[in-house]
Amino acid sequence: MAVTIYDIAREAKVGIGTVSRVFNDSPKVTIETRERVVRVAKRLNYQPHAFAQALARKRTNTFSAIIPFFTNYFFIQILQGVQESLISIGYDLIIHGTNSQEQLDEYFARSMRKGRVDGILLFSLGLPQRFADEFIQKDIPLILVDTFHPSFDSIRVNNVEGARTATEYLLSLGHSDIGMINANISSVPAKERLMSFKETLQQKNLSVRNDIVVSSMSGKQDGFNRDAGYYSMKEILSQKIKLPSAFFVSSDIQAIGVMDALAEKSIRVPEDIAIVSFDDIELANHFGLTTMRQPMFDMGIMAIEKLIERLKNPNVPPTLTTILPKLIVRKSCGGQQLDKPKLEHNFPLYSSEPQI
Amino acid sequence: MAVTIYDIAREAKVGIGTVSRVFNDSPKVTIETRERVVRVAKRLNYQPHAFAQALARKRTNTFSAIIPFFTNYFFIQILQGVQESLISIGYDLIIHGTNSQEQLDEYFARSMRKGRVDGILLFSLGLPQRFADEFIQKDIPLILVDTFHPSFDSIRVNNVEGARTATEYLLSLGHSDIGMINANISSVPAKERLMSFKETLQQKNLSVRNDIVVSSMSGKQDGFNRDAGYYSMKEILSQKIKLPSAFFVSSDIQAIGVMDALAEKSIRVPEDIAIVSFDDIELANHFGLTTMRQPMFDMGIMAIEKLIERLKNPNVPPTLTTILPKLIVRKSCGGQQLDKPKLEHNFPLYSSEPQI
DNA sequence: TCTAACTTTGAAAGCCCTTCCATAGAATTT
DNA sequence: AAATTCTATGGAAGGGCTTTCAAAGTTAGA
Repeated sequence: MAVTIYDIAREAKVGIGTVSRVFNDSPKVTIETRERVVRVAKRLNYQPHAFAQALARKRTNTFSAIIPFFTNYFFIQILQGVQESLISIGYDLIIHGTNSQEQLDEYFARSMRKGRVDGILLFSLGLPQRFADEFIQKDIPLILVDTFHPSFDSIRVNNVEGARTATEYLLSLGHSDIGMINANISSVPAKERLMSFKETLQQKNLSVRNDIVVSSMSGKQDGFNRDAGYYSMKEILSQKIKLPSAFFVSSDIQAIGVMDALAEKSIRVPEDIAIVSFDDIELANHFGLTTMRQPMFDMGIMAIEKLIERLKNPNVPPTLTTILPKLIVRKSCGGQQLDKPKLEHNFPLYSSEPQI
Repeated sequence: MAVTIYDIAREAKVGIGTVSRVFNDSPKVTIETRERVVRVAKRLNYQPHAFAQALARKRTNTFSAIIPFFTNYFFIQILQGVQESLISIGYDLIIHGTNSQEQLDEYFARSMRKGRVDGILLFSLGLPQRFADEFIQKDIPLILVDTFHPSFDSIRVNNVEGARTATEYLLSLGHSDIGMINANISSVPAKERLMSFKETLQQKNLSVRNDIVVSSMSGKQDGFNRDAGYYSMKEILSQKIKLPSAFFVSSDIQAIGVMDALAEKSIRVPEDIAIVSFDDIELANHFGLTTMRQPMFDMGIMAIEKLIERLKNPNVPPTLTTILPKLIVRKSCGGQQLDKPKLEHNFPLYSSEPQI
């Protein structure tokens, strides 16, 4: 059987309380006792039992993250930030990648189980009200990343500003006939980006051509993937309509699909068609995509900061942190290509303030 | 305070043992008692405390996976398989993505903490003997994926056969001057692929030109990434040497970098240079890469199967499962492009047998 | 009808910690 | 030297569950 504090107490001729105090760095232990205990513990190769600690402390040192897995790259990069913060504070992360609604329900249920995790990160997925109620009632800290609910802390990208910036950049290059390849509008970011795109055009008194503004329809996934972009573009190309001179695409990975479809018809980017997309995943650089950068790594760090903060102060009102995406100019619009330092993690403007 | 089995026992006028039995589907409860307990539990919105259960059952229902995060795509796809199996058996997965040796040590220590997890998956990382000893001594099930140690179950790809198949395919297309862009040879797969590549050439009495066989040198990472491929190729291009007619590249993601470097010099693939790589990540299809497919999703499924098996039978000798990678012909060698059904998960040949 | 053999049940013990409380002993004050 | 305060310590209680054990109740057999 495994060695417990009782074994150590016996061997070191002290009480179990003292052993526990030694391992919890309590100041109330003399240096001799402490050393004796430590020596015995080392000899017996003692390690505290994680779950017994969790039970006694009422704290698990574990968070969970609920993520739509299929939209890989964006989340992976956020998770890097999350991991980086967690390792330093000694927390573990349970990852729940969902591919369907049933899985989502299952994962919510698991994370809400009493004593399973100390807090939850929810990525990009809408939070159904019944779950929101349960989280509030059970008093489990929940941080929303790239999604929103008035009762919880959230970290969001300003999609409206981002889409406007992207669209205005295309306008500034002289394009006036602009299409959009969007993800599934059941997703909140997709809806916002589309809305803002249209609004920006209308403000300039440009009409929105519905034949070149398409949202992905594929039922199950959210449309933020390469194939959604590829097939949306193929769809447009198959109709014999006049192509616009530029497209705003709702994510980099879709833009890659779009470019593949264009390449099949020997349509060149940026010579024939300019493209701006969204995210700035690692591949965007390789593809020379001009895109709206979301600071994924930093969003991961911030999410954990917020969670820790919430753990300490459960009763402050929920906060909303908005991140302003930043235009990264590369060659997919033919604009000048700026120098891009490698591996930069500089923050964009952002503000964190209580909601009203 | 949260509701416990004591509350339910009191309300339902039964003992705590009975409540526990109801939730553990013990047959020794009359239908009336069972229903009464269930009704009360529902009314009080009872949920069992995960850690208390774990403590009493001596089972956590949690696994951990230790992964080199920086080589994204390959692992993400394995993890999809892992997740898929886990959800059905009610296990959670703690993911430990390592970026450095210190992190690795820390994660090993955490996973080995008594009672933290029921089993561990180690991906692609060498297992230092001191940790191996500790795993054995502590008797924690450990499954190695894409790596090897004689004392543990492992699931491996046959890199030697894979590299031979790739090389022979190039030879069969008439190439006789072939280079290799390899990852860091501190990684086992890289070492094996290189060795087999050289051997295959030598068996055909072809000489190995050391000026066009390069392994990534970047210290920290393992070289299975886009930049490693890109810079290795740039390095070759910067020397004024005769380019070969084909390259074997040790991973798809490196091949993408290689192609970028070639494109900068207007060298066409496959017209000027043919490329075969390794992995068949999702992007390989988009890039038309001819590559050696490793069935990542299935490897994830198999890893969990093995772990469950090991949990049931701790004392059977360690097994070694070898997977034969499969040549997927696309256009990067100019060979005919086969039809590729979408989303196929068909198994390659593989054999699972006790080691000697 | 009485005994034997089951079945169902309540409650204690155990899982391994943390924390609180009481006590013994040391240190300080008067 | 006596009284007071402090400090270090042992050990019980508690965290919420599972499991074992013994007792109570039920059914069947003779």
